[in-house]
Amino acid sequence: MRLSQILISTLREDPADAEIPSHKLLARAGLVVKIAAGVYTFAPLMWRVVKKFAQIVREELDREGANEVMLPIIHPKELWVSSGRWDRYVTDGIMFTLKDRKGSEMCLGPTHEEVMTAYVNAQVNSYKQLPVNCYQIQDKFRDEIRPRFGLMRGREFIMMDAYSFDADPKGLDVAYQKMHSAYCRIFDRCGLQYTVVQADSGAIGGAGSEEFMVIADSGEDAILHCKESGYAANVEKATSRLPDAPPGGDVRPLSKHSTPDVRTVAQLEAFFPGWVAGRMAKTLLYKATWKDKDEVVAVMMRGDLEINEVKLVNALDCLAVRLCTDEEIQATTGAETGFAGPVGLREQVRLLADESLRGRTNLLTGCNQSGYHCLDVNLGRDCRMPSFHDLRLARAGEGCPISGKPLQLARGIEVGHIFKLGIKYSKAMGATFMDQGGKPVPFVMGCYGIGVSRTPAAAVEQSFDEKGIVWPVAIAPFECVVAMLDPKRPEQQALAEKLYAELQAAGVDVCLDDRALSPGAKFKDNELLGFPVQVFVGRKAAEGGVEFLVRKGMVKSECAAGEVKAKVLAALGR
RNA sequence: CGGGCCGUAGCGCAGUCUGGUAGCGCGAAUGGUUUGGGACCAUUAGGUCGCCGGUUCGAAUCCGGCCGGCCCGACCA
Repeated sequence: MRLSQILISTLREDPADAEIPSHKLLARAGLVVKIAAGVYTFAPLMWRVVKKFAQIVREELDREGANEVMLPIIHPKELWVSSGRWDRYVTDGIMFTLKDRKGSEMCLGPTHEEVMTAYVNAQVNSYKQLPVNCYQIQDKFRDEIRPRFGLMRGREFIMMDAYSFDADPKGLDVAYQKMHSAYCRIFDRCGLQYTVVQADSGAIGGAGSEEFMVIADSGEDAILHCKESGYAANVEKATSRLPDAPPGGDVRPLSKHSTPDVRTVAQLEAFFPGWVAGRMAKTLLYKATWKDKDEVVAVMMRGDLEINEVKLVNALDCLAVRLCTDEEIQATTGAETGFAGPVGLREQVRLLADESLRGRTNLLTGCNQSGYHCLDVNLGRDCRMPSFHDLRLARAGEGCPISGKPLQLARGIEVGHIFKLGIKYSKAMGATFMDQGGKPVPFVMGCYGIGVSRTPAAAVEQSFDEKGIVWPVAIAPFECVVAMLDPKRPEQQALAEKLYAELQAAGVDVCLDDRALSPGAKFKDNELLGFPVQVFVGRKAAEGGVEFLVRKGMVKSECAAGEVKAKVLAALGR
């Protein structure tokens, strides 16, 4: 390919609306162009990147026996009603919906469990046809609350989504493991530095769930990990060894104390010398939302620890939680914010507590009376016994659950997610096959996603310098560029053409920069665009000399034209 | 949806406080000179200052409403 024939428009300045490096660089290189918030055009060179990545995904999935299909973008409402997700997605506003000329409601697919399940259900009738794994690479549409960071969180984006169908959970385990290895090969081939972390399976449900995270400062997810044991988990899911707290000692009688204007754990520590946070139990009130109701619940946590709201949602099996407002707290407890507690809490209010409080004696808590706290509270004696759950937010520095070594915090970009769905969708949608006994049984499903437009952005986030993008070889728009610095000089043109042809013949994905730009502009442009290997044919062309640049690390050298092929192949690792 | 900020030429911005002929840099076009780090000179094109309404002799500028965008938060198969 000749760059003179490709639409390339680089910018000298960063676009005003870009924040993180990958967004700035992709926009400045003219690789992506925004058309609306979270909606982008992919320029020719960027489309080559996406296609290369998609091809890697295909090759590795096909190797595991998955089938590529193409599903519709437009889905009928009925399909989503059948899985029970229409109302939720519409209420959350995440789904783009539309009506056809007859007034029938449709949506633009935000994900494809329904369509794929319906498809496979129609085709597969017998256990003899299982297992099946189908995937597609296609645009997805989500009306994100806040699109941001360019391709990282768009409203239209490209995703690979795969769905496995098995006869039983054992089959699912096999399918899941195959996808796990395929994913590792995919991200390895792209040269990405990534971590596989345990993840919350969230609203989609199911047993196991792991996320593939590209480590980057701009990542939207927080990860806790331990080098020693290899433990790694999304903070939403992570656990740690419970930090020590002083024992409460033998059970003592309850006492109530005036604590005017003392509302927080820190203030209580100052007010009651000797009562450290670890001996307190704070009580937070949450408004929890279920499909059919809202309810205020009280959640107790040891004073020195924090609540993980994702775990709380899971414990309550609700759709969402949020902290109560001051008014709601007043209405529920009869006291101002800062004095809620288990003692004297109305019977109707459900009471949960973190495992860290199990068996603890002589706690300091609120008692639902403004200006008062209680000392030596004992759960079950002075108040109801709460139901205990793991509700604690694991924090960096706390002990790894496996090795006990301090957990490290990192930020990650989620580029892949694999789930064991089980029979959640197949059961809801009545998607079944005949088992050996001739009885209809729901498919045991897994679902697997890779952010196909997000991953290249994540690659840039992990690989750039002050000059621009440094593409990994596997997904670079071209592996190599041969640039003639002055196309008007016949000897430069001839030599560049010769090298270009030679590299093409050697199987290198090479382009020829024959654009009518000044040498300086050409250097800058190619550095910004980030081709891994760059060959410049300039003033030494007459003597058969060229310059050679390995973009990663900006390693420059000169060599004779005859050595170019060998040097390029070596730089590309062949 | 809450908090903060921004919409002026293709891009980046000044001008808005204090109302009075719409500017700068980059980019684009034409001609010429150039060709090793985003070249130089000359000429040119390009804007109903986001939209609607109000105040005023007069509005990019003041007031009100709406739309769009960015950041923080909540949210996120």
